[in-house]
Amino acid sequence: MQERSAKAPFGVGDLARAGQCKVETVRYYEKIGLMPTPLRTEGGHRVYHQPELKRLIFIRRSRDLGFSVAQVRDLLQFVDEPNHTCGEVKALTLAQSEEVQRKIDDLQRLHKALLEMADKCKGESYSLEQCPIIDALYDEI
Amino acid sequence: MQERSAKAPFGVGDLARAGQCKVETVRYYEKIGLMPTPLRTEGGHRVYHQPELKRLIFIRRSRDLGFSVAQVRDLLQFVDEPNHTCGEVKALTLAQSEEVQRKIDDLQRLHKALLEMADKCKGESYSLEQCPIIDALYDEI
DNA sequence: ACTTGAACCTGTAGTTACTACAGGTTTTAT
DNA sequence: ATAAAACCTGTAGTAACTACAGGTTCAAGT
Repeated sequence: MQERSAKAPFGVGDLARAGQCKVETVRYYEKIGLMPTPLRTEGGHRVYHQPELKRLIFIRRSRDLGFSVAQVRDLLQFVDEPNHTCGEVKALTLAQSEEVQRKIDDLQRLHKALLEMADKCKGESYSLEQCPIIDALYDEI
Repeated sequence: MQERSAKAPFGVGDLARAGQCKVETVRYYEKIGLMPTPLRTEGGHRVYHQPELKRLIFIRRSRDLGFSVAQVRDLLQFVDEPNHTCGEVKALTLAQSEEVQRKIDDLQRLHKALLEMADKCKGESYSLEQCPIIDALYDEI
């Protein structure tokens, strides 16, 4: 572990720890092209610096928030390629935000349905003969 | 297709259609033990009746509500075994609704962030040197 | 009765996004 | 110098299906 200098290079273990993922995940991201192929030590160990960590954190944050790897790839494209206009970036961002809103709507409907089911259930009966949740899922056809 | 009598037995295709899934999915559910091994015709075709359809619909509904197959297995246990309380079922449903709420919260934070980023961007510049969106995505760590 | 086409069968492989080894090498710390 | 930790590659496993391939059976029309 490097403590002294934040700028010192580090290995894949430290990168993974800082990026909140497994070492294997970093290598997987490298294989599918989300992370760059890093420099190596003479012995073949991967060596990373601050920019790669920033990139990994960005990937992880996006993934945690439900973006697919393909979508993360699109977002990273804007970081990687200089020949995009700000307008393109804005359009993609707005498209993403709409998709996120759709997901939110879906989940909210789901949440409502779950709560309504739970609400009907007193939860005390020792018999499942008339459990409203089971009924809702199983009998209401 | 059987139209005349709702009680007549039917094949896996009709079952899948009625359960809103693919034939392969039914066979998959059979393989992993969510659906029972059905009777067969002399030629080996699967034969189903009303109870199996109800079970499949139950499974599909639960899956649509975001329950994992493992959770559906737990729920089906409540259907299959008589010695469970309604409270158990309710607890599982509430746990699921909390998880859905957490996902909603995450996505709402993301949505806000995306809109804020898009808002800062005039979207006209042909240079990405100072695009506020890229800055927010990549540099604000 | 016969034919044809839809529906069915089994089994394997592909999908997404990782995760878990196995079996070996390098680095680091004592 | 040696031992442990970290690393390497490569393959296989996970969830929850989905998509074939290559063959058999069923049902309807003639």
